[in-house]
Amino acid sequence: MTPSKRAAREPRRPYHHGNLRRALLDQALATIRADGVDGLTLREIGARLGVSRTALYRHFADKRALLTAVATEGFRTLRQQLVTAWEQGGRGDAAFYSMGVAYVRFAVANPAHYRVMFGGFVDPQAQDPELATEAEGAFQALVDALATLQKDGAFHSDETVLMARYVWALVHGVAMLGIDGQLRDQGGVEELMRYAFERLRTGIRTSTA
Amino acid sequence: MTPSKRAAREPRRPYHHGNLRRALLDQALATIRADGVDGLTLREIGARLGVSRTALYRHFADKRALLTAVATEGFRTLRQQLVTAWEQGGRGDAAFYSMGVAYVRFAVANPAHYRVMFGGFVDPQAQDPELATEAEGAFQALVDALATLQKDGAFHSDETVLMARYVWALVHGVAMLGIDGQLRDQGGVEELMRYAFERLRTGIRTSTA
DNA sequence: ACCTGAACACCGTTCAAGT
DNA sequence: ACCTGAACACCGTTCAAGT
Repeated sequence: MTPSKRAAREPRRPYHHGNLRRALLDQALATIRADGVDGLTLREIGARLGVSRTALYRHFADKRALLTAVATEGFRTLRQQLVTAWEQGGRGDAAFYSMGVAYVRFAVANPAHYRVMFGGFVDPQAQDPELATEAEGAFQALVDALATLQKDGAFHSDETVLMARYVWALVHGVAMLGIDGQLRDQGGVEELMRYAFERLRTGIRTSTA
Repeated sequence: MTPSKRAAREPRRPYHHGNLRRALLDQALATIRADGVDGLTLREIGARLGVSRTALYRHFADKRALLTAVATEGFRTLRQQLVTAWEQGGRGDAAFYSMGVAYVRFAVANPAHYRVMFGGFVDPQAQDPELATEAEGAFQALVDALATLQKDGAFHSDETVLMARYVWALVHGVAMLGIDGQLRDQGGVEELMRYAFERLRTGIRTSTA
C-alpha cells in the first residue's frame, strides 16, 4: 500500500541488485552477529535479500569464500581502529595501551566476527591474497607502533617482529578469554588489561630474584 | 575367511557395544583429529562403529553434548600435562616455563581438539558441570604453581588469580597463533615461547624509562 | 553477464517399533 | 534398557534454462 511497501514487493524488477556482493557481505555479517557462525546459511541470506539461493555463487566460489571475505573485512576494520587508537593517543606509551584496549574491545564487541577471523574457518595459510594483505596490515600497525617506542628508547630493542608477536599473543589471549566468558566478573576484561599491560612493561619477576 | 574377519562381520551379535559411550568419544576424537570439527558427522561415527546412526542419542543428548564431552576430556588431559611438567620440572622457575611449553605443545599437537575446547563450540558459560570442573582444574594447576613461586619470593605478590589469567592469556595467545599457522617460520613457536617467557619475567620496558 | 528453479547428495534429530 | 529403520526438515552445491 505505502510507497515503501511497493518497492519492497515490486515483482517485475528484472534481476540485478545494485551491488549484490556488498549486500551479501553485509547480510552475512548481520546474520553472524545475530546467530553466530553456525547460524549462517546461504539459503537464508539469499531469502533475506529477496534473491535466489544460488545467486551468491556469482560472487563467491562457496561458503568458505564468503567467510574469507567476512574475515578480510574484519582485519581491515581492526587495523583502522588500531591505527586510530595509536595516533589519537599520541604515539607514546599511553597510546600503546590504547591500542591494546582497542584490540580487545573490537573482539569483545564483535565476538562472532572475531571468531571467523581466528577460529579456523578460513584457510590458516593465507591462500587468499586479500586476506593476507589485510591481516598483515593489522599486525604491521602494531609493529610500527613498537618500532617507534623502541626508537624513542621506551622499550627494549629486541627484534621488533618478535616483540610484536609477543604483544599480539597477549591481547589475542585476553580477547579470547573475554569472548569465552571466562572473565565474567564485572569489569574482568578491563581489570585484566590494566594488569597485563603494567606487567607487560615491568615483568612479573621480583627484582631480588 | 580369517578369524579376525569373522569377528568383524559377525551378524548375529545382538546389540550392545561393550562401552558404546567410550567408543563414541574415541571415534569422535579420532575423526576430529583427522578431519577437523567440521568433518565430524554423527552418521559417520555410527557407521565406523558398526552401529545405527541414532544409537548415539542413548549416550549424548545431541551433537553439542558430544562436543562438550570431547572438550571436557581435553581439559582433563591438559591439566595432567601441566601438572606433570610442573612437578617433573622441580616446581621452580624452570618448571614454570616447562608448564608453558607443555600448554602450547598440547595445543599445537592437537589443534582441532584444542579448538573444540576454546572455539565457541561448547557453551561459553559452564553449563555443563563436568566441563566446568575440568576447565577450572586446568586453570587451578597454573594458579597453584604461581602461588608457590610467589611464596618463594620469585614473583611479585599480586593477586594470584589475576596473574594466572595474565599468564593463561599469553600462552593461550601463543597457542592460537601457532595453530593458525601465523608462526610458520621454522621453530617460530619455540622461539616466541622463549622470548615471551623471558620478557614475561622482566618486562619490555627499559629500566631507564 | 547475471539470475532462476529443480535436483542431488548430504546433514541432525525424532519416533514408532523391535529385542 | 538399548538399539533399529524410516521419515522429517533442513543444508551446500550443481546445472540446465531463462533474460
